[in-house]
Parts: sequence; structure tokens; C-alpha cells
Amino acid sequence: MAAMDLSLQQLRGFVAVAEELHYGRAAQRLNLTQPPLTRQIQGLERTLDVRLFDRTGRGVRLTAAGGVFLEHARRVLALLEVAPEATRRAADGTTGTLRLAFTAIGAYAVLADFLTMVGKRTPGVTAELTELVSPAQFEALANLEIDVGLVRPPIPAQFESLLVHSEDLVLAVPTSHPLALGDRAVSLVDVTDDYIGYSPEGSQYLHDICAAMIGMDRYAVSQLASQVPTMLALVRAGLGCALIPRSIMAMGVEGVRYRELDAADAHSVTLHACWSPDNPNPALQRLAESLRLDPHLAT
Amino acid sequence: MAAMDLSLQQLRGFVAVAEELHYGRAAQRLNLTQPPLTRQIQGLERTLDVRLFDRTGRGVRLTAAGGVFLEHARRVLALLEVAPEATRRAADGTTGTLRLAFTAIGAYAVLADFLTMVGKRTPGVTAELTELVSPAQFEALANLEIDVGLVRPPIPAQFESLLVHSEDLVLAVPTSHPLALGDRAVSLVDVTDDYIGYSPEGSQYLHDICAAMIGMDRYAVSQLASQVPTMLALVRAGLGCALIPRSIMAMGVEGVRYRELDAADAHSVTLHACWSPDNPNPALQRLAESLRLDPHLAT
DNA sequence: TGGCGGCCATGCAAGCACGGTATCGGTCCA
DNA sequence: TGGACCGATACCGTGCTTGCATGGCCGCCA
Repeated sequence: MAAMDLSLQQLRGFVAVAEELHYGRAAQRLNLTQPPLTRQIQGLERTLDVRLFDRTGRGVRLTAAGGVFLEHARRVLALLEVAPEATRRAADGTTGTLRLAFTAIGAYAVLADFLTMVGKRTPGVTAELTELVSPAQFEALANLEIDVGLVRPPIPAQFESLLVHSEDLVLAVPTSHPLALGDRAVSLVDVTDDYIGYSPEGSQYLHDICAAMIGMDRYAVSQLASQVPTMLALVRAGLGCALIPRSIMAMGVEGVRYRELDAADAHSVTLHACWSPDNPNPALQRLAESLRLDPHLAT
Repeated sequence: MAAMDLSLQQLRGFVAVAEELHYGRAAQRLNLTQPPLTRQIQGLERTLDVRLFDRTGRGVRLTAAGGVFLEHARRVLALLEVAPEATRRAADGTTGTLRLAFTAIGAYAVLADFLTMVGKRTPGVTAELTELVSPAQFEALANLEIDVGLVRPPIPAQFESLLVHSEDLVLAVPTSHPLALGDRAVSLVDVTDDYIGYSPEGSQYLHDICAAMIGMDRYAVSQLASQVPTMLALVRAGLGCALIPRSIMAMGVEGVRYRELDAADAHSVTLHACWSPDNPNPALQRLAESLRLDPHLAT
């Protein structure tokens, strides 16, 4: 016998009796009669193998152990009290977590603005950040490992998306390069040496655009160079020029200069917020709903 | 409908399913069959008005809300897990609180030593301290407002007690007094002026002893002077001498000198730890038990 | 000091909630 | 397309818990 464990009825009964120090009143408070209460406390005492009350004939008094148990019981009941509300808030997206991925380049362009926008549209939601290249983001989105990605096109049809940022490309040249001098916009035809290229796997979008802009013959693909810092290091070393999103100019590298491109050669690249409509995360649902109603990012 | 509230069965069932992500295995873990588990989760979802699992046909998956509720459920169950043990420890006095009172004089003599002794005999028990004159301590002991008192005799028969400290009295004289000079022990017959006396209410024990030592005729009773600092202030002001427990010499007062008394006049006063055998505080019971077995305070 | 009232404990019968067995319905895979 | 797996449902039995009535104990008061 004994081994029987605690029940919430017992806890509630105990707290009521401990507060009233009177079975009758406690029972009344619980909309109960007195005998069940007596049995609840007896059951508790049998289970715990501890006397919780001193029966003095005229009312009861908490024992020291009873006082300790009272604190535990109150904490349990208080926790249980808030749990449903917290759960409901998580269910409707009022609170929650948004797992957000971004590309290394995206981080420079819009990550901060995007996060403040998310903070305004879904207050109470916290963001978890991961850096991933675009293809990995699509996979993670499909596997529900992330909720939102900041990706470059093309975007698979299964996802919903929103244009977040658009910028043109600029030319990065070594300071030793003839084009390093001057401030005017330059034309791609002025570039006589090779380019540092984007990896077609890691940065398919930029690879394709750059390849189209300058032709495959002069486009030196470096497998390593899907990371912009790496590309700038190669430019700096004099291995060639590179076409870089304008926002990356914020990253100043000694030995590298940036030049605008002629309007004729300018080509804009875009960054999109992207998510799966099937994703059950309520925080995402709430954000997506908000974005559908008002796609203006400034809001 | 709905209003029904949570049960621990439901919580345990939910946690099991959330961990196994499989009703059958969860049921097995709980020594249950699968249908009751289904009903428990359904009941939870109905009560919370929230979907906790996504049923995918092939197993289940936690929703975001389910994840939040899982944390709450785990915390509740963990609390409930430790409550019985904590309660039992409080019941056998392994942990708990000892409300301890002491006289102002007692604080100088033995409070620190007594506290370290208590700490050694009943580790895990914390002490709450109050300063009270002896009569107030006896009343508080009887009302179960304190657990242990450090008092002077006489001790009412209803209490259990233990001699904690014994010391003799010394003479406090103003530095302007003839007896302030010299280092030899002095005799009470050398004292030609009045004494500052103890209040018969606040310090009955010291009052009686001093009155017996020097005779009522030269014993100026000051109602205020049950507090030793007050008495020393009066001595310093030159209103008379005073008989003071030796431990108080630790309190140096400018304008007051202490002189030993002749062996013939020396009279020791005692301090006793005192408690009520009826006090149900298990921490006290444990201490009392320890003191009965081994009354040596040094232990 | 004996009766009385308040309070907690107990006996008993009824209601109900919970668990088990059997079965259904949907999804995935061969 | 049939079989296997998994969760949901129907139905039944049992055991716990409740409420009513009553017992036992202590303290109060006349």
C-alpha cells in the first residue's frame, strides 16, 4: 500500500485547509462537503508518510512539514494556473520562436531591418538566427527546421515569399588595378582581366547573373568563393575583379576599391523573405498573415 | 463543457506522448493501453482549447503550443516529484527553521558559540534570531512563537533546559572613581557609593543576585537599566558602580573601568538554553534529542 | 461537573470517471 | 490494391470519490 501518488484534488484540498485551518470552511470554499476533504488530507498524509496537521480538537494547525508542503503545493497549483494561458498564447502566435536563416550577403543588406520589422509585426516573438546558403535554406524550410529564410531567387513554387531588398552590383577591383583610379561609373568592357566568380552551387543566383553579364569565357569560377569575404580577399590579392552587391560596400577591405557600373551594365539582384505555407508554427502564421495584409516592409 | 481542469494523469500522459511521439509506446511506458491515452490528450486539448499534436497519420508531431505546454507540464511534474522528499525532510527535522531568542547580555557571552553548536548538531537547519528579555522569552516559548531561548534562571518547570554558560560578575566603575586605579581584585566593602541596579522585571535573576550580594539599602534600582549599555552609560556618568557579567567586558566603554572581585565576593551567573518539550517543530526535536544524548556544548 | 455545541473521523450507498477489449478509419508502402 | 501501422471510437466493467448520516472527542458554560 502507500505507493499511491499525489492528486491535484488532494493538493487543492490541502491548500484550502491549510489556509482556513478549518475543514468545514475549506470544504465550503471548494464546493464540497467535509468528509471528502478529511479523506483527501488523510490520503496525502498516508502517501507522504508525514503528519501535515496537528489536530487539536478545536481546529487544526499546520506542522512544520505541512508548511513546507504548502509552499510546494502552492507552486504547483500556480504553475498549473498559468500553463493554459501560456499555451494558448503560443498557439495563436502571440508568443513563440521564429527560426530565421539568412545568407552571408543578406546579413549585410537587410538582416537588421528585417528583424526590427518582425519585432514590430509580431511583438513577443523571439528570433533564432542561422546563416545558411540559399539552397540549404530551401531544404531547411521544407524540413521545418527553419521558419523564414532570406534567400536569393529562384524560389521554388511551394514557398510563399516577399521581395525584401533590391540592389545593383558594383565592381570590386584591387587598388593596384588601373580601374582603381577615378570616380566615374565604369563599363564592363573596360575590364580586361578575369573575374572572381560565384560558386554555381552555393550562390547559383549570383553566378547565373554574373555569367550572363560578362560571358562565361572571362568568368573564372572559384569553388571557394561563395563567401563574399573570400572573394574580396582574392580581389585584393590581384587575382581579378568581382561583381558584388552594393550593400557589401559597407565592408571596407584594404587593397580593394569599389566602382559604380554604367547604367547600361547595372543589374539589380534581389533578396526575398521566404517561408512554407504548410509550416504550422503559429508565430510564422501570424507574421505571414501580417505580411499578406500589408506587404510594405517599412511598417 | 470545457471548464474541466487539468489532471496529473493528463500531464503524465502528455509528457509521455510528447517524448515518444507515439501513442502505443507512450502507453506502454505508462503501463497503459493506447485508448485511454488518446482520451487523455483529447481531454487536454479540449480543456486548453489548443491542438497539442499534429496527427500526421504516421505518428504525431508536437505543435509549437504543445512544446510550450510540455515545458510547463515537466516543471509541474518535477516539482511534484521533489515535494514529498522535501516534506519528509522537514518532518524529521533534517531541514527547517529554528526560531531562537536571546537576551542582550547573552548575545555577548555565548550567542555565536551556541549558533555554531546548533549548526553542527543540526546541519540544514536555519536559525531566525530575536532579542527578548527572559520573561518575554518564556511567554514566546509557551506560545510557540520561538523554539529556543537563551535565558537566565529561574526556569519554569514546564520547560526543558541546558546550562550553556557560567561566568562571574565584575565591577564596573567610572574612571573618576577611586577604585578605577589599580589591578588587584577588589572587595564589595570597598565600594562606598551606590550601585546601578537591574530592573526586577526585565532582569529578575541579576536583580536578585545583586541585591543579595550587596544588600537592598545601597542598591539603586533603575527601571530603565535592564539593558547593559544603559547601565554602563549610567556608570560612566558617575551615578554609581555596577555588577556586570564578565563577558560584557568585551564591550569597552570610554569612561568605564572593570575590576575583578575578591574570590569571597565573586558570584557566578548562568545562562541556559531553554525550550518547550511540547513544541512540535521537528528541527527543535532533533536538536533536543541531540542535546539529551550528549549535553556537552563543545560537540 | 454534566450537558451541549463544534469539529474531525468513519460507515455506507450511489454516481461517475477511468481503464481495457474490440473495432473502425485513414495513411503509407510494397 | 492489399496489407500493415497508427490513432480514434464504442462499449462495458470496475474502482474511486462523493454525499448523507452518524460516531467520537474536546472544550465551553451553566
